[in-house]
Amino acid sequence: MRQGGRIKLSDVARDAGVSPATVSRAIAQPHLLSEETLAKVRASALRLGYLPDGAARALASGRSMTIGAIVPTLDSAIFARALQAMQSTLAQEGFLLLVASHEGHAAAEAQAVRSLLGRGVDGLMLVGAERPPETVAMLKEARVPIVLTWCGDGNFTAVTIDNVLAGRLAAEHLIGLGHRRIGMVTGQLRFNDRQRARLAGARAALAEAGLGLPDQLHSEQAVTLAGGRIGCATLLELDDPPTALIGGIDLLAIGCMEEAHARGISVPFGLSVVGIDGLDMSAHVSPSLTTVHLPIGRIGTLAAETLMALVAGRFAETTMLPVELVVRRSTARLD
Amino acid sequence: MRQGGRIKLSDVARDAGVSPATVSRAIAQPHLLSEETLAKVRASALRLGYLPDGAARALASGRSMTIGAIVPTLDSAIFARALQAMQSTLAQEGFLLLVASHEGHAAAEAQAVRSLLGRGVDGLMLVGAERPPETVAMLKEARVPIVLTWCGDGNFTAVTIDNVLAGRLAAEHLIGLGHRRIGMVTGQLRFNDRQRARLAGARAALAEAGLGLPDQLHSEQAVTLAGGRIGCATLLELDDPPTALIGGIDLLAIGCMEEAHARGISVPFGLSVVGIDGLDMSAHVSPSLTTVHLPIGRIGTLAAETLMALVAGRFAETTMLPVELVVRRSTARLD
DNA sequence: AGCTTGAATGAAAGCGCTTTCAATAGATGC
DNA sequence: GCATCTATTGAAAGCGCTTTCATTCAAGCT
Repeated sequence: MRQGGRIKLSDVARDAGVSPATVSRAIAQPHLLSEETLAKVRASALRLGYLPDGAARALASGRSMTIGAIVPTLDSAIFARALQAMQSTLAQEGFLLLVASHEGHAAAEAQAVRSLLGRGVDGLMLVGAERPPETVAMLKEARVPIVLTWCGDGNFTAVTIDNVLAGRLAAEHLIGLGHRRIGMVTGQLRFNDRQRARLAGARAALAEAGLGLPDQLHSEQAVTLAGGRIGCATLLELDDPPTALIGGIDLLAIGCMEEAHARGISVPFGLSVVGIDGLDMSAHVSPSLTTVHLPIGRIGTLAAETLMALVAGRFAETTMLPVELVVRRSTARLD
Repeated sequence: MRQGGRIKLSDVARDAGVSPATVSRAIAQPHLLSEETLAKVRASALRLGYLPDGAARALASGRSMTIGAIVPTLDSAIFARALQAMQSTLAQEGFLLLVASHEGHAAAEAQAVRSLLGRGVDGLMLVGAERPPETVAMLKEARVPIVLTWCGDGNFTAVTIDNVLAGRLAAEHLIGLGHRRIGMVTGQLRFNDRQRARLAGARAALAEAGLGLPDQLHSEQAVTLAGGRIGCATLLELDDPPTALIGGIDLLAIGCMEEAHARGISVPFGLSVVGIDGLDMSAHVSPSLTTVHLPIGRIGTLAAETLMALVAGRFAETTMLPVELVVRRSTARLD
């Protein structure tokens, strides 16, 4: 029950003295019209303040010019940046972003997928490749392109980074500095393949160096500063505490530094800390955080571009973006 | 041109042996059906994997179950948090969030308004009350509820905070600590009534104390850490530098502290710094930042609730949320 | 001149759903 | 016992747009 009064396509058509079909073409395929007609239609549309009805266009054309994105949370510097990059890339082509978050719950993600698919998004971006088979099935049956980000798998096109390598780089940096007891604080491992991969990468590097990362040197925490503090405290209170810590994300690493600080332990001289992410903030904390920099904005931009290419029927393949260790002041050679 | 194969309402109807109208009711107004029919329809829908077409529903019913939000950028702890709160509140009632950002450009905002309204959002959230008259006109003509956030005006329902008071509280705190030369670093004032209001609040408080905030003690910068550093540097290099600084947002205040640190000036003993926002981060920087805490998550939640109430035809009025000074370690009495 | 071709436009059939409006059938009231 | 309700269901008319398919007309060829 649209309220009366809204100008519709047929009003413009009448005003311009052409058929509705012509007005429709003026909007979507202007090259099909003569300049004269086009000008006439545009003038009418402008004068009447015509705004096409998206629902009707979507229904008639099967395209909604809308891309869906489902992330764990918007309230995170990382996902916020990726979404901002996506949004602005999409906007250039007239697409809009429909967002949903699942806050770490697989069921909420499934619900979001259903919702977004039902809303007729033209493409869908998700984070990570791990999800229940029912959700995967739903995505596979979807008649729209799906793009995974951060982690991919064989099932869908993806824009990924090498999380295993990220973990490895962090660990190798510390090993190279002479550390022998290295701990790691990660976020929840469940329903988070990014964190698992980073842990696995660190483990592998440590194992190759003959060191290993026993379970007691790994602490799984909420991905907040407070989580980092708790994780750090847990590991520092071991009988034989680590001399260096890896944070599964920068936020955790920063929490670790804070806890060390609170305990009067110097970073980097009493404890080396390295993060993974490369948040802006990390360059600005004190001491500045050594971290494995991930091209977060690029993930968003590329995800958007990939999705738009796929929507347009063009080809697009899975991409893996490079990660890079950025050495700053939070790590030092073990004396 | 929907690809073939997707199950539609009429398929379910046929399968369940009822009319399409009945299936439609089973989805939207189940109380109108007998339990028996309802069960039959639900079983068919489930078995066939029926997913209603959002565009068609929107077109037929005039409701899209979608709320639009236009923020300056998603890539900001503040707006990200507000949007996350909105999103999760909306999701509880089955609404989805369509987001757009304007990155400080009024024209981009107008474009976003047009886009979102065209997409048939059921309601629209915007930040601040300042915008070109054409945009305001477009919003007033819109047949959907509009809710402003952070700052409001008489034209639309709003969920606001007292930005003037926030500026005032920051200034009064510093005045109370004996500071006499107080500077302020704000973000761009143009197309940002929040920053202007905070500056005005600080100015008023300073004026009342007989101090004033001359233009040279105000620096307008990009809202980034780097902006904060530059602003701080600018003010500290004055012949008669301030002994205390107010950051228009926490990020700027943190940038100020960093710059002071880099110059070997102690915060708070060589320079007091107070922010406005109450970011999580601010409690965790060193020294922890004294700031005027704003209930950002609450803004998002309330904006969502207000919008949903209005969409449902219920009454909702403009709200002003309280702000509160949180004293931490970045401010000290002037010796 | 007669025919083909291409460009520009219009007519009309939906896209998949919601929602009056009617119809039917028991149930209720006097 | 008959009119009046009330609860269920169905029929059918769109919602506002896109998109074949046809049509028209003028230009280009032989």
